[in-house]
Amino acid sequence: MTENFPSPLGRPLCKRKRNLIDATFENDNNPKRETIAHLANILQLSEKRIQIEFARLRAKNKKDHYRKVIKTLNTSAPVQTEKKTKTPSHPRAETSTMEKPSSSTPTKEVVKEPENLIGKSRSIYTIDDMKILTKSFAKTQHPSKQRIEKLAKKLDKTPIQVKNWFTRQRTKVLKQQYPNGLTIKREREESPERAQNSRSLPAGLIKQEPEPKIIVSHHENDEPTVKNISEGDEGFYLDPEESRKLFLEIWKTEKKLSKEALEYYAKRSRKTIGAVRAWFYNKTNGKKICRKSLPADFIKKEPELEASHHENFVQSVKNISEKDAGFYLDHIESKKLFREIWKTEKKLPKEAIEFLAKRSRKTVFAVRSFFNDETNRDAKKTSKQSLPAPIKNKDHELEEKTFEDEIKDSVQNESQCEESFQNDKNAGENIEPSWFDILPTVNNISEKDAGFYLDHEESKKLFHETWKTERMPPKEALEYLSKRSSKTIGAVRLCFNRETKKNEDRLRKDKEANQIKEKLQTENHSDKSSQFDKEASEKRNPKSLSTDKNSSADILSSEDIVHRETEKVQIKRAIKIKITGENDVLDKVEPSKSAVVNKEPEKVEASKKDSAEKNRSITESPKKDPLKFEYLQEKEQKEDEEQIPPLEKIPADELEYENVSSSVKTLPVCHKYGSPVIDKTGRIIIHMNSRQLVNIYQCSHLHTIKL
DNA sequence: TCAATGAGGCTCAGTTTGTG
DNA sequence: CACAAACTGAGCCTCATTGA
Repeated sequence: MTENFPSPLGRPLCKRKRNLIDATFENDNNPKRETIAHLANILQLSEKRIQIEFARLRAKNKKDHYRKVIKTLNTSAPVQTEKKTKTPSHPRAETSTMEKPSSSTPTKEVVKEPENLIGKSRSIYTIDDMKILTKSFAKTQHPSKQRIEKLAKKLDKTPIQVKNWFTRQRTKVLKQQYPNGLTIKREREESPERAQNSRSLPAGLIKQEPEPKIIVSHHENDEPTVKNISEGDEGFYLDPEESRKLFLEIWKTEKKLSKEALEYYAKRSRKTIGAVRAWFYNKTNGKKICRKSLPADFIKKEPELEASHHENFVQSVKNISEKDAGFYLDHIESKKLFREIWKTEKKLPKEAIEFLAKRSRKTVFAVRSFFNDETNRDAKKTSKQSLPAPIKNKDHELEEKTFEDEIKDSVQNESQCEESFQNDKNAGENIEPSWFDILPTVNNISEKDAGFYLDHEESKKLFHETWKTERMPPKEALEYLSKRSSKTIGAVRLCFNRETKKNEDRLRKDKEANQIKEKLQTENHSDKSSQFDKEASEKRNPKSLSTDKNSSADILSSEDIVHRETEKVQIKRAIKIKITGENDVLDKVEPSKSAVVNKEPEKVEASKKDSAEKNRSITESPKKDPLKFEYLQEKEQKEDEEQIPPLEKIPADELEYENVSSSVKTLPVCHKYGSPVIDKTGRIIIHMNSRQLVNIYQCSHLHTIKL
């Protein structure tokens, strides 16, 4: 039958050709090119075909070898021998061998394989087997891999055999249903379960949206519990199948993940971030069909599509026939048209999508994904959620939920609500009431609410508001804030610490400024007061020489400080810079004077000159005013406390420069004008020539130096 | 973000061989 | 001879990855 024409790939060779090839293979299983060419010439086959035949035979040999190995290992298996030619693992390949004259291939003693080995000849299905298979077939015509394996194990057959049985069974059923030869493709369209279970669809088929009621969720038993899984836990790393399931669950609620979430899931699934992103992208937008796989009948859609008269279908599209000029649109035109349609119809019926796919020469998936995208984008615009959580945040507009899923979700939601309520209740019992009192705006927001997750700015505001009443919230509160802001607890704590430090700085500066002002008032009621006012205000805002005393200046300056502080590596404690004259005996330095860092040089000089006078007036004044006396006493006490103890010189290179702001490192004073010294209280003191004070003064940020 | 690509897997159609 | 079983190539799809 096949002897009269050259065999195409996939078709068996005739006996004569097969015999010749087999005989050649017996002598040399990997012949040279010349031999192949010679054979091709004799047999009137292509060289490629000959090569393939040899490759097949080699593979078969290998397979036989493995069988023998298995056989020797499987000593318990019943070994039956029979006089027969090679066992046909591939019937076509064995055609000639089976029937060829004994002269070309010597007959061999072939061992009959144990039942469960591959390549056995013709397995028989018992009635019991058939019962099991039929029952399974009734459940699903397209069993999953797991189910096939399970059945194979149960029936003591190979998974391939079971798979083949299902294939045949499907064919049989279809033939019974459509004796007149209706194409199988039509039938498969009506098999939603296949759409669920199978990874592929035949050519020319349009994938249907899953029917809500039929789908059997295979996620029933594997609830993703990402929430509490840490990297150290067992189960943190998932295999591909688990990862896919998890992704699918997440995708149901979140079509696009944040960077952090992507990183997290990439880690869990041991995949790259790009792979996870691509997975979500493809899942959302519908997989683009490879060019390779562009179905042949994709273009030649049935003309009946034109007859689609869905009432929602946009009028302008409806009456355009395929034969009209302008029926087929280019990319831009298609996009425009899609957008126009989308304005009136967010989700198109199947017919409309098909029609648009035709007009735009795109796939149905592409059109559908365009509409989904557009809708998602629109939803995002209106949504307040600025930083959505990847896992827990529910999107209530899910369209493809099955009835079962919906029930499951609702049950889950209820239990989650219950749980969170309980948690809140417990938290409320354990946490100081002051903390909950300070969250009047936050308190009632649940994780499920839109707006639960805050972006950076919103978080900052919330932190600030919270900080006003609570300098360092309890752990639970920190956790809550970290959740809302999608930051780490450490980050939240740092924010609060910073805020506190910032405040301390501000208070200290205010205090110092007030002291100066007070001094001025007590000592001189003369014209000098205005000068001190100026000084005080300058101290509060050294950068600005303006006399603006309002709070906005304060805020501005503190903002700057905070900004600069971010440059610093590790802030340990604040220090004061004392400026003394070159060769001054440090012990004699007047603390109140030296504490003023950014005093203008002239003023420093002036204050030095007037120091004696000032001291005199201070000691005199208490007698006149008891309140003032008390204040001055306190002040003196404080100053005594602040007396600089004997200094210990530390070479500049031994200073922990890593802990000092970069601006300090580059300061000339540190290196050029003498080594900085640290007193026992940790203050850094820099000796310098008063002339250099001008230079220092220009470095107005000095007062923010911290270790 | 998106197009392109390759690997791998599944189904179907078509074929031969084995069996009763 | 009819049917069952085994097998292959083609077509198609999913997935992961890369690079613009």
